[in-house]
Amino acid sequence: METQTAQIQYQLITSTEELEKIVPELENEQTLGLDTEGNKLDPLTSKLFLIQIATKEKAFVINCQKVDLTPLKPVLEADRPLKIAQNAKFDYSLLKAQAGITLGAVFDTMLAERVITCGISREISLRALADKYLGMKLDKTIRDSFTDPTNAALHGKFSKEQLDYAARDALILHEIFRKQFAILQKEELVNTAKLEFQVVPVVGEMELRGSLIDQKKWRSHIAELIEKRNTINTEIQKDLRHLTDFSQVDLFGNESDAINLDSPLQLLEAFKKLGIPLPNTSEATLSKIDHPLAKKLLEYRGFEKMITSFGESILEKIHPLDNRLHPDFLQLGADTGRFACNNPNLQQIPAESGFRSCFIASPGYKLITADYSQIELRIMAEVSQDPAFLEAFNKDIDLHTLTASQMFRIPIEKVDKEKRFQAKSINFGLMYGRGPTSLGLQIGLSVEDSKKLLDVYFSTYKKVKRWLDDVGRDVVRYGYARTLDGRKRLFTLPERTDPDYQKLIGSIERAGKNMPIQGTSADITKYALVYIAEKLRQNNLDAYLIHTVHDEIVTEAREDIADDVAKMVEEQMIAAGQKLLKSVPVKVDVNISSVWEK
DNA sequence: GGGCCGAGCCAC
DNA sequence: AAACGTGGCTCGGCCC
Repeated sequence: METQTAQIQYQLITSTEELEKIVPELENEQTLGLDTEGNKLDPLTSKLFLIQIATKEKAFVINCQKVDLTPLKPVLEADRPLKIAQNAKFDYSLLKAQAGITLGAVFDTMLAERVITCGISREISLRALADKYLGMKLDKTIRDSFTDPTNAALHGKFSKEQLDYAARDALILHEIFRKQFAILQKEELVNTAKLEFQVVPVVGEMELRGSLIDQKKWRSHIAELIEKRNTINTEIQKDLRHLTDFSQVDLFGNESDAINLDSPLQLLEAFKKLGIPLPNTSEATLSKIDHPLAKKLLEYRGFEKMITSFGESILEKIHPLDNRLHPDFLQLGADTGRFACNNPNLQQIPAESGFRSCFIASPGYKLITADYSQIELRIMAEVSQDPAFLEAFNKDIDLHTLTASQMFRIPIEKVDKEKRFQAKSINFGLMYGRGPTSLGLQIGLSVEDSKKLLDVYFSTYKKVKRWLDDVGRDVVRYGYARTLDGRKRLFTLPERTDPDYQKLIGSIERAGKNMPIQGTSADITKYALVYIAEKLRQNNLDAYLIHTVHDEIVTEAREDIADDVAKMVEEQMIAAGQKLLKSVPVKVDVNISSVWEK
């Protein structure tokens, strides 16, 4: 450990001439370790301090404030050599925003580790990888010195510790890559890793472009909701006043709320005083009891959620530089392979109620919102090869109506809303491993009747049942499940002696059955993002991917080419779907508008 | 005052 | 009350 710094071989590059001299050497390599240092996490405003490039033998630390980076551009942008980086999205964005370099061909050690250990570990920091693969204990404390505003690095001056640290992070990547790649091959995960690496620049671009939001419209929508929430709050407080011995009055003589409606504890207390003891204040509990307070409370909560989660807090994230939102897309956020998103999470913006229409196209542009039609059920048809499912999609018959008709043995024309709803509930519930209890609850049947209905369903769709049973059995036997593209999710199987054994197994079976469905959908969306980005680049189109929500992709395109881009997006999404789905057609719904809407 | 966790609820 | 999969955000409440 103490000899760590002594072993670091690197050359500091402080002039363009020096840089020009080393470029041919870099171009001859198969792989390069790559890292960058800046003073902020935000690529739009961070300074680019250093680019560290390592061959297997030595590192070059380039002082970006003293060097013209032009000679370096080709080697970083080319398909070869392969650039190994930890969290390559960060380097991609920083290089793009601050140096105009479009990083090409990456192997991301962080994503590789996510792919390898998906489901059983989230230890993907460089520190963790160095420990795991090299038995090396990294000291990352020096990193903080780069973000220190008094740092001399702002003037192009770096301490030996800073340079050692920077060089080391690039040097160790080769050995981590070598070991990870061997695992990826052995586990047949090269395919998945490659897809993830191709998604990196797409996500980088998506974040850099960001989304435009109509602040005035957003605020007026929130104001309406606040008004409604306050009205209900006042009502509830009035209803409950008799429960408290005194009303609380603050220094200014204002009455404060007698109870905090956001506190489950206080609510339980209030219900108790009303003679209604409750186990909890969940939506399920409150919706069952017939009391005006419960009703009003649920209404209050709806507004409260909208206001706190989607109100001013989202506007606070607007970037001052371009007035746009630049969320953090986590391309491997979920263990199924799905994206997650934060700061802010644009994947949970309420679908209705006037929120989404506040997301607008830039002046002179249009938003193209494209989403896969029933992609998860199509995947279910593909993996199960159930003839009835396949037929529905191949003949373009409404699946839920067909299901109802077959289950209840009535002609398609005789299927009413209720029966279609019941069939739809089962179709969707299957993918989540839903049981008769919760199913019955949703469609208004007793547990027994709901059980019977499931029996009828499975006797009609025998291959669906067989597929679900097979996956459930295999995930518990082997400890993993895969998507159609080979993506793997591992499960930690409980000990037989575990008191919760059955419960845990049940949960793993459900998650295991869901993985091939949800995960294949994620694979497809990722291929689509890659395909679309490639077309945009090839044709140098004035159009940009800005958002994705699991089975949906939003593109911002200049008005005069929006129709063509929309057509291309649809084609590429379908192509991505048909890459994995061979027995069912893939359908995509596309909408062109000045706002985000389906 | 920050970290952590559960409850509750938004998305697909 | 309850066996419906994947996430993130906000809050209250508890801890140090």
